[in-house]
Amino acid sequence: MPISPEDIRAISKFELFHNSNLYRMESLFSGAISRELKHRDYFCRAGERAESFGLVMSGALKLIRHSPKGEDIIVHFAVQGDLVGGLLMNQPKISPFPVSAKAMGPTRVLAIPRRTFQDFWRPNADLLSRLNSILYRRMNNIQDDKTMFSSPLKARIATLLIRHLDPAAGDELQSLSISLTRQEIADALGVAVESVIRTMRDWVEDGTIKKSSERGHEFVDVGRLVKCANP
Amino acid sequence: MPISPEDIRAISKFELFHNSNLYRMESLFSGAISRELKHRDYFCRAGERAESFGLVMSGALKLIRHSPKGEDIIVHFAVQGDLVGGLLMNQPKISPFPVSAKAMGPTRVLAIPRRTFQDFWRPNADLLSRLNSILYRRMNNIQDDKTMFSSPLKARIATLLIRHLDPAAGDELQSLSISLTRQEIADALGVAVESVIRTMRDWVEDGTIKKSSERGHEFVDVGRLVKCANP
DNA sequence: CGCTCGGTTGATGCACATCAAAGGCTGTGG
DNA sequence: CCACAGCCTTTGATGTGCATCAACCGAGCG
Repeated sequence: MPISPEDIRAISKFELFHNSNLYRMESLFSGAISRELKHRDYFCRAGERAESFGLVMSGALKLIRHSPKGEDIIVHFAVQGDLVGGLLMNQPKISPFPVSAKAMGPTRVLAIPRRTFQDFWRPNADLLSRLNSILYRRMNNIQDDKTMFSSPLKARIATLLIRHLDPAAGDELQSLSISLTRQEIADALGVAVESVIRTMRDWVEDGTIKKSSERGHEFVDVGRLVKCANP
Repeated sequence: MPISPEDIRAISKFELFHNSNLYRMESLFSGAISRELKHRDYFCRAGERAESFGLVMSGALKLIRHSPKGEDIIVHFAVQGDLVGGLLMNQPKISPFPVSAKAMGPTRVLAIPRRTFQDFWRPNADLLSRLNSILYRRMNNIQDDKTMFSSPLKARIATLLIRHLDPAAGDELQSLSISLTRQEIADALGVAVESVIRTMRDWVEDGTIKKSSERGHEFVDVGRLVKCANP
């Protein structure tokens, strides 16, 4: 299905398009279609030709890289307003997606044709500049990960959680903007699930993490996490 | 010292500026100064205000992130034609460099003022688009690193070496585009020097690596390395 | 000439992986 | 509605790759 005026309004709130002219925005989404994904559906799979890219309208996607020997690792969690494969569109030739994008819970994504990027996004310096900023932040995050590589697992899990705190909340006890399974945390850090479980079990015991009534949802004590992250 | 017409000619060969109009290029470097760095000199230090960014004219820089507890890890090797801190200029405010950039041997870098980026680079969609491409590649590399995180050290060193093969050479026995010390390899992978030494000692013994007469220089057998990288 | 830097080796220990086994929760299809 | 499969979680026992520590060498350099 094609995109609606409400979509446009929602999009104009995203950082990438904030304060953009609405009338010019229409063109940025020409040919776009809205895709409803169910939990564990794929938006795209690594290796497929990248004919279009995605803008996450709601929900979240995990971007997964597959290693030759069957290990999957998560390189990014794409949430509302995030692009998937946006950088790829800039490449001179149609190239394969380097990652698979898998829905975490019900998720809606706008699929925008490569052509539209070439025609309307690429010539738009303002847009590219914002794209750069976002990319820069992602790069920074992943470099942080690399820097923490040799820190103890405890610290690495803590930084991961801190990064995904819900900006809405305020106090010491906050919740995450996306709910992550232990498996996903393990995959994001490239470690074994069991190890993640063991560290987080300790946190539940000492009160750093409190289980919520709502299943799968947890609150974290940010102050304590920060101490774990920078020992 | 200001930049010369020869510089402009050299620059126009870099991927970032290939096929650009020479007359417009002048403006892209207004206010730029050429800096000669000696081995181990810093182009910039993490935490300094980023008033300018760099274009590597010759030699190489290593970009180093410092972890709180004194560990340094190398996030990127910037070689001829690479930008240092280019993305930073795009940010709305002057921000601190997230990395230190240290010369590996004699190196020449053009320092270009932030102002010039804002005035001439930022509005240039074509340039930003190329910037994106480069960034995309860097991102891909670092994601690869992350994917290989849990592979045995042997495989990780092998991929690092393969990535820095000199594109000039052809056959099985190739040399690297920048010569890396064991220490640098260790820092780039976030592992201990001793571990790097032990694996590479084996490679020297079994002939995968041959020492060159020129000190510090080595040739690698690409075929064998590839086997190590994908076991 | 002493200093720093890169390289090297061996001994020891630990953090995390791996393997095995089992229980809960969800969705699906007979 | 129940059975079954798939996924996530959990715990315990066992193994190992790499870090750490300590010591030493050679080369370049001010």
